[in-house]
Amino acid sequence: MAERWALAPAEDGGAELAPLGPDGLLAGPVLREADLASAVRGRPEVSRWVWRSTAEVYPRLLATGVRVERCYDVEDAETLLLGHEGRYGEPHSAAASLARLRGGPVPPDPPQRPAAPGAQSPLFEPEGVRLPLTDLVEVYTEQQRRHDRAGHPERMRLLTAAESAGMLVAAEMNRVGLPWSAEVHREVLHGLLGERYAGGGEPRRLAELADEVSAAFGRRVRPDLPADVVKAFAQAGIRITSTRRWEIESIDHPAVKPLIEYKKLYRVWVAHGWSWLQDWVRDGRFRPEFLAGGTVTGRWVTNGGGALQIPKVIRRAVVADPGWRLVVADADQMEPRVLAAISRDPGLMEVAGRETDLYQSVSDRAFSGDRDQAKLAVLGAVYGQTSGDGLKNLAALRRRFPRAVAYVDDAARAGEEGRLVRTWLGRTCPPAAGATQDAAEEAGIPVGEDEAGTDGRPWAPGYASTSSRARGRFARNFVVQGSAADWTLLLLAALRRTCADMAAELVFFQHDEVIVHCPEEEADTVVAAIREAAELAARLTFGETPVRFPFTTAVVECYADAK
DNA sequence: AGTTTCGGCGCC
DNA sequence: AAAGGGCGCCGAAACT
Repeated sequence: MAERWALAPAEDGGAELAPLGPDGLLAGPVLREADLASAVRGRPEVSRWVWRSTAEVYPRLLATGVRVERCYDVEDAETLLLGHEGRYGEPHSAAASLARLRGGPVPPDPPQRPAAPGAQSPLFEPEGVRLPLTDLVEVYTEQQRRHDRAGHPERMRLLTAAESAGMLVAAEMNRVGLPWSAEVHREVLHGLLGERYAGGGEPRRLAELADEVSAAFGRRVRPDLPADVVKAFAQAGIRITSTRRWEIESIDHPAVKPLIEYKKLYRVWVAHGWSWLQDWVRDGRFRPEFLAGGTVTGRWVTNGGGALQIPKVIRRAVVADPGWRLVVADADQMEPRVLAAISRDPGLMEVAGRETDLYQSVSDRAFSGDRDQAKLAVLGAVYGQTSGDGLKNLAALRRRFPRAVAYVDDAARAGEEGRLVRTWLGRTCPPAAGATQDAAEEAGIPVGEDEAGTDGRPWAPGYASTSSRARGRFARNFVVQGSAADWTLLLLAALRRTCADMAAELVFFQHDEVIVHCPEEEADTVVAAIREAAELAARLTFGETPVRFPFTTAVVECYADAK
C-alpha cells in the first residue's frame, strides 16, 4: 500500500514527520526524530514524501545516500496552482500560502540565492521560511482541494506530481555531475585557440585573428567591440546596424572571414575556456545546478556553468568513466509531435503516428517534398513567424493541417487579448499586465516595465511590457514548448524509476535530450528503457493518442560522437 | 566603485 | 535570405 507522509526539517538537523490519509489530512500523530536522513531511511514503505521544498530537503538526504521514490513539493505546487488560478506572481512560499488561508498578512518571498561557481546546493543554508509540520499539512490539504477546482483536476495533479519528480531528478543530477575530462577539454581549447599568453590576455589564435581583422581594415580594430567594428565598416563605406553574424557574413570585405572566426572562438574562450574549466569542473565532473521548471514554459534552466549551452566542439570533453558508456537520447521532432497530440489534428496525428522523419512526411503532403520548407513552416507556426516566405508556407500548412494551426493561432489570439493560456497539463502562461495596456500602446504611450515577480521566479523577459503582438507570439509558442516540457517531465520520471534498479545514472537533460551514464553492459537496457519511458510518458500526459515519440539514441564513450 | 543593461552568441 | 519562441553567460557600456 502506497504510504504518504509529510516531512518538515527542524533547525537542529532533526525532523517532524507524520502519516497522511487519502484526503491529505493528518492520519496519525506528529513524530519528532533527531536525524532527518535516518527518519527517511528508516521508512522505506513511504512512497511519497510531502515537503515544503525539495531544494531544502533532498540534497541533505542525498548527501547521506538516501533516495526517495516520490515527493510532493508544496512550494512548487503553490507556484503552479497560483498560475493556474490566474494569480501569477503572488508569493508562493508555504508561509504565504498559509497566511492567505488564514487571512493574515501575506509575507513576501525571500530573495533567491545567487549562483556560486562549483557550489553544491546549499546543505546548511535553508532556503525560505520553514513551517511547523501541522501548518505545512494544512497548506497541503488545501492545495489538494485547489487541484479539484482546476479545469482538468487529474491533469493538474499530474503536473504538480511530475514537476516534483523533475525536482528529484534535478537534485540527483546536481549531485552526480556530468562526467568531464579536463584533459580533453584542454586539448580542445589548445587546438582551437592556441597557446595562452601570460597575463590572461587573448590566446594566440585570437590575437592572430584580431591582427588579420585590423590588417583588413587598415587600422587597429578590436573585433570584440561592436561599436568599433561598426565604425570600421562605416569607414570602409559599408553601413551596418549591428555586428551580428547574419548581418555581416554576406558582406564582401576581407575583414569578414577573420571577424566571424574570431567571434566564434572568442565565444568559446570566454564562455567555456580555461577559467570555466577552473570554476566548474572538479574531480572529473561538471556540476551545474539544474533547476526543474525554472522557466515560465516549464523548461529547465541551469544556474551557472551554462550547462544548457555547451558548444558542440566542447562536448568532446564529456567522456564516460572507464568501462562505462553515455547513452545519448534525443527526441525526434518533439515540438510538432506535441502539437499533433494537443491539437488532435487528424492529418498531423497521422504523420506523427509514424516514427519516420516528421518533416519529410509533412513536406510530402503539403510542400511537394521540400523538407526544408516544411520544417520552416512548422517551426514558423510554432514560433509565430510573421513575414517572408514563412507566411506563404504557413498558408500551405494551414490547408493540410487546419486544426493544428488553429490551435496555435487560438493561443496567440488569447495571448494578445490578455487571456490565460495553458499547457496540456495546466501550466499557465503569465497574463498581460492589464487590458488598459493595449489601449495605451495603441495610443502610442510607452508602457512601463511591469513589476517582477516577488518570488524571484522568472517572468518572460519584458513579457508584460511588450506589445500585444509579442505576447501573442509568446503564447503561441508557450502552448507547444510548455506541453513538450510537461511530457519530458513524465519521461524523466519514468526513466528515473528504471535507472533506480541499475547502476545507471541520469547525468544530463536539455529540453528534448537526455544522457544516461551507465556500465557498458547496461547500455542496451537503458536504450530500451528510454523508448518505454517515452511511450509511458505520452500515454500519461496526452491520454490515448496515436502520436509516437521516437528517440535517436547513441551509445558512446564521448558525447561529441553522438551525432 | 559597484550595479544594471546591452550586444552578441551558445544551446534547444 | 531572414524573421519568429525559450533560456544563460560574458565583457563592455551605461548607469548610479
